[in-house]
Amino acid sequence: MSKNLTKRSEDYSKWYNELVVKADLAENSAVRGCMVIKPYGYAIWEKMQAELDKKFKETGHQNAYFPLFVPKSLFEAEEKNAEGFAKECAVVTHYRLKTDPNDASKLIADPEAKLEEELIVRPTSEAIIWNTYKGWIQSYRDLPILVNQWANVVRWEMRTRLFLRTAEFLWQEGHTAHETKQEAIAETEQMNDVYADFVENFMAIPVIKGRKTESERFAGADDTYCIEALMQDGKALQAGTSHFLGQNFAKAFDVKFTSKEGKQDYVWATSWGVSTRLMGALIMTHSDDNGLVLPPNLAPIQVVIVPIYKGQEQLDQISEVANELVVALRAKGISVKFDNRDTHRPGAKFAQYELQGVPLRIAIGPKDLEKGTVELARRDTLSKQFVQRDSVVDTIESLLVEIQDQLHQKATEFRDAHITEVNSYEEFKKVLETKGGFISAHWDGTIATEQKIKEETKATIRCIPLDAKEEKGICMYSGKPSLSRVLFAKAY
RNA sequence: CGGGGUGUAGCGUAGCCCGGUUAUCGCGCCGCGUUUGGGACGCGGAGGUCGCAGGUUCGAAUCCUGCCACCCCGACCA
Repeated sequence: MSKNLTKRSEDYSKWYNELVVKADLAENSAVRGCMVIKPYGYAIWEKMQAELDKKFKETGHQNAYFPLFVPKSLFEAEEKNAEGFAKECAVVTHYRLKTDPNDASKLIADPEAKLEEELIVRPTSEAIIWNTYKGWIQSYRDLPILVNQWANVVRWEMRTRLFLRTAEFLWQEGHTAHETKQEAIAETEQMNDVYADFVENFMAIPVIKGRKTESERFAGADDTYCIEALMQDGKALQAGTSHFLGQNFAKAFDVKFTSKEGKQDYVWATSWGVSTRLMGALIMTHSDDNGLVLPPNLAPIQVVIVPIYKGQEQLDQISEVANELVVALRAKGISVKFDNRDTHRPGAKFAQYELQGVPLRIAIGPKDLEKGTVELARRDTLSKQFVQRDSVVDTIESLLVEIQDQLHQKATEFRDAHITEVNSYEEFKKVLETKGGFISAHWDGTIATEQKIKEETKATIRCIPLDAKEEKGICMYSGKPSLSRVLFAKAY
């Protein structure tokens, strides 16, 4: 990695531009930190959406949609949730503009049109949804409610970072209501597994499933499950979360049901979400200095064909071969683009598709016409081979599977090589500074210790892994007893 | 909000300290021609409120004052 481009997320801008434009309207700071997602980038998001949506349906969920605005009084209802998000809420105070009496070219919020009750632009939808669920639930017969919403949310962060922490982002949020605690916990775990499966197998990003510590938990949750990934620069990224909300929201919004036994009880809740942050994870996991590297499963274009020719006659001959290939590949369900633009030279096209991360590239030139071959190049390894034209479709079909696997394998090897077990705080600090990555260490289970370590090193407990084995030890910081190791890391 | 830095064409920049012709260069863009197996070349061309507002001066991108915006570091966070 010549310039360590993959070591610093800010430097990804080189190819972010292929996917996204950071809103930069100098005079209009109001949209600072929001993003414009370009068609190519959005196509990736759509593929992610489609796959997730399929998994949600398979697990019995349905999509619905709730309002963008949350009346402040509703938002306040669940105290912890409100407190957790209060510092980053956009607030609507007026519903009309009028011409500025002092400057006819300007508009001002009409003081006459001040809202009685301010509206919060949703930072998350628990409040508005639970207020709605109240009207949907009377009996155990109304349960469970298994609903997902695809939406945008706004969190007015002090500091934004493209993809990872934009002021507005796209996501899905699942909100479910259950009769029993056990059922809700099972749902929470199930959805965390759905995320892990999707991120690993579709995005080729290895993740660690775990639970958050009390201080890292979602505001208003009793328990937060998560999947944690490791980026190439050694920092951890929370890729998805699934929350067991207990009866907190049911109590806050007075959502009770009558059980089979005729008793009134509060319902049990979960919520879970993944966002466009996953696209940041994708970039920071697989990219190299030439640009994006997309796993075939979510590449909008899986194969691109670039003709190399002199003159119209040669282009016609090559086009004939290329078009046959297009038909044959599409018949196999492979997405393919024949780039016959005459306005760009082959070298420029090669560079562009590398930047865009297209997994396979076919080049066809006069030499290939003679020999009956095509040149097939892999984006992930940057290797090239000549393939006989009659076997190229089969080769591509198996290569796409192979690339998907190898990307996952490569990322997993990197991740595993960056999980370090330490037994002393000195060792911990040293590894954190020199190597980065996840550090597996004993912790006494107290918020105080966690806080101190965070203050001193900026590392946080990413999760308590679900598969952590029981292992008695002593906390590396306090020396108090510990029952198992947890994973620390510097995180985005 | 604290600490540091930067604003000159779509992007990246020189010039600023030490004021003085028509504001520099590269990429990109447009036209014509030649090219085409890894980001083509030649010639011609378009594109600028030098962040904004004042001030000093015969004269300001350059000096002074105020403001604004953005970037990095901290607190916050998916």
